[in-house]
Amino acid sequence: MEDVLGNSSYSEYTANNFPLQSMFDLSSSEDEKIRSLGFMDLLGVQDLIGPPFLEIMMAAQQVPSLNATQVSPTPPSEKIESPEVINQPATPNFSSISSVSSEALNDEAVKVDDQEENQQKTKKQLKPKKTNQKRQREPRFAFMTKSEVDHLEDGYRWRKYGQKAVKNSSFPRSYYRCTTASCNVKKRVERSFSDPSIVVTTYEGQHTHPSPIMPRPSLGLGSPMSAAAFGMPMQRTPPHYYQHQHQQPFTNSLSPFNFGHNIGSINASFLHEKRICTPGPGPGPGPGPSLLKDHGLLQDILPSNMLKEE
DNA sequence: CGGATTTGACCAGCGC
DNA sequence: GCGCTGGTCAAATCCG
Repeated sequence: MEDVLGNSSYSEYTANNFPLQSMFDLSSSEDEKIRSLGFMDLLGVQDLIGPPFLEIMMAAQQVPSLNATQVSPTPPSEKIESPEVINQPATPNFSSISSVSSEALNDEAVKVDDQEENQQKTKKQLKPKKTNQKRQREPRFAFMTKSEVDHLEDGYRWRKYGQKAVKNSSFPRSYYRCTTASCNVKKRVERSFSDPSIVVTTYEGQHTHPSPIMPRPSLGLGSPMSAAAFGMPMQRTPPHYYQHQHQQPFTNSLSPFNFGHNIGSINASFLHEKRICTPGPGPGPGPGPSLLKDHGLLQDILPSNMLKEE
């Protein structure tokens, strides 16, 4: 199933084909909105009054056609439109991508009840589980980060609740759950089999609360909270933390939002990246899934256009 | 002592 | 139906 991490194409991408710091799959309509708002503006706003940006992203995924396994590929023209991204190694030691898997598209309300109910049941009794339908899945948001640190700090507090060996990978996958009560967000962290320096983090669900960890002003960069609210790993922690953890300097584990010091370029690069991975306007009739090999989890992680590019 | 982590067991989904 | 695999639970253990 998720044998993609052992797939050679995966390593090729991470090693050779990722000029990007991060990428986001968004529907084109959201793309337009965000572009007009300005990404940091949007984040700043949502930090204060709005839902987590992740929620916005997820909302963008409430499009039936945007299935992770069926997402329509980005037209080549879109990629050609932003060549500067390809030639823009903003953070040479870091590469991260992200995309959304919309496995649970239209049943937000249902799934919450379901899960809570399920959890309550399973706590009392392991036996009685739902059998009338597939397990509800939150939208997933996965990205890769080149980092020595397995568990990237993202502003939220996580409790590890499991670890499993993964098929075709010598590295175990760790399962984390947000420690905040009533917050169902989970995340999986695993290392790439083919490139151990790459950490694949998959978020599932949306935070129902602001980040419990306040950003450090000294780190500047506009609103690290924003990335936190995003539920994305970020490098809030000063380098000594990583040294303490016997890790390499933090330059090796930058987050998708820690773009550097030039906020102006943050917007630009983010938008460019986003455009690169935008699956294109609507459910284009494109080649679709038929041309896509089964990349399993990689399809959650890699934009389909990149998968196709090989 | 309370919270976090570890780890073996259990369960569900899926392919054959 | 069976086996494999991913995901989760929960008791035991660790740690501050």
